[in-house]
Amino acid sequence: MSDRFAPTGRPHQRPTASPDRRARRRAAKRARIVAEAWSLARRDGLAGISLRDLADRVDLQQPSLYAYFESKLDLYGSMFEDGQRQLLERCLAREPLADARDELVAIVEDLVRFSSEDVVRHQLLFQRTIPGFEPSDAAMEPARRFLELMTDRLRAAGVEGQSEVDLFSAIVAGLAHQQVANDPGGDRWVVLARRVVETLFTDADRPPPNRPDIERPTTQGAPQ
Amino acid sequence: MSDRFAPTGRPHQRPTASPDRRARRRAAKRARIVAEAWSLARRDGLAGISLRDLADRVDLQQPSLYAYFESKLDLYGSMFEDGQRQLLERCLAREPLADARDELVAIVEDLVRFSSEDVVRHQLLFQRTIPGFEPSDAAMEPARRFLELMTDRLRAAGVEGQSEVDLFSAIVAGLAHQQVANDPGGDRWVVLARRVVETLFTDADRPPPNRPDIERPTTQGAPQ
DNA sequence: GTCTATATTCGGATAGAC
DNA sequence: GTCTATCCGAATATAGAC
Repeated sequence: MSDRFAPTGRPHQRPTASPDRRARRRAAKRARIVAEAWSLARRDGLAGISLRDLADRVDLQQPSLYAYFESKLDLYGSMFEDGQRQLLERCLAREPLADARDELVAIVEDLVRFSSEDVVRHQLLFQRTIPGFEPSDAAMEPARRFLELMTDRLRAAGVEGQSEVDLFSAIVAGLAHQQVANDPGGDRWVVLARRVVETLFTDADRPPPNRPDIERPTTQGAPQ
Repeated sequence: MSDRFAPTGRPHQRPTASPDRRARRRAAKRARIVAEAWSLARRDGLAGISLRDLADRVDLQQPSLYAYFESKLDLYGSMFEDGQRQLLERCLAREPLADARDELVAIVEDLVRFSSEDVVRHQLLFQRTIPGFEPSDAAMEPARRFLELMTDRLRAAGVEGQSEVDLFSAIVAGLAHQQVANDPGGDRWVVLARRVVETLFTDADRPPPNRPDIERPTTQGAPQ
């Protein structure tokens, strides 16, 4: 028997942590769990996350995760909200550009880059691959705010009407998807994204911007 | 004891099935298994296919499936090839249109419709959802042929160069993806697909086709 | 080729003490 | 909130008889 547990004079009773301090610790741990879940998802696939592995990474036993999440689907819900918030914050962090069209291009670039950085994040946010997973209303909140932001920028650039907005979303989603599939981490599709915005979704009367680094589409004998 | 097994005069020995007859029966069973696998995937999700359930549906015991497929990933491989072949055959079945642009539009419509008809098929063919699954070279063969066909049609319509072809693929994929997500089975995005082809990927000198049912894009105050 | 029986592993989730 | 212990079910895959 060692004396490691011998009485020391200091009583057992820790100074009771204030309720909000406890809440902050809890929130921090939740955040850490979600972050490790992303990391695991990148390794094993989104559906391949194991709660045992996850618990290991955050120094918990597997059942203890249930103190933070009601179920595995609930964990996906938190990851979804986290991912949507990352996207929203990235767009808000940038200094908005004065010119409406430039700003629209910038936001599309943000989105395409965002998607290409992390394939599984893209999958959870924009593809429905987890059977039974449906984001809760709360988890959808940052997604709604992003959509709102996008709609505003489109309107400012002269794109209005549901049909136009839908078409725009579809094309941007396609670019993001291709970027993810073909050139993750690359810049190639970002350039194409800009071209699409400039050709298809801006006022035809407006003179084309003078950007020598971007080819104008010709549809005839395009180089390379 | 019934007399169901009483000797009948006809000897046990069945006329030995010819080797190719046996091969045909085997191929037919494989096809049936794949078909039921699609059906199960639609119900439970692509990753949710259970070999037990699948075996039930084709009147086999679960281990017997291993007489037809080496593993579950191998089954996904067969499904992938099957799906790609369906797409290819649909495009080849149609009478090709004389006008190159019309033909290009038609093939895009084929693809978007194809994707929207079956979400999980779209997922297996065009999204990478199953961890560890990579289509074999053999399974990729119909996919290669489809790409070839598409490249031909694009060239005929005056779209050339890797950059143009990539952009086209991205946009079509985006349309397909949106159709799947927002309006499965509907025709809405097929219409938009046509519009994209006509705006972005055809010779600007060519007069626009006279199709009163399709709005020309205005980017200003589009209705609805 | 099909079966029965079983190996093996792993999954998510719960009970209850502390 | 965290632990230990455990439940229960399901999964893919293999062995070996017929």
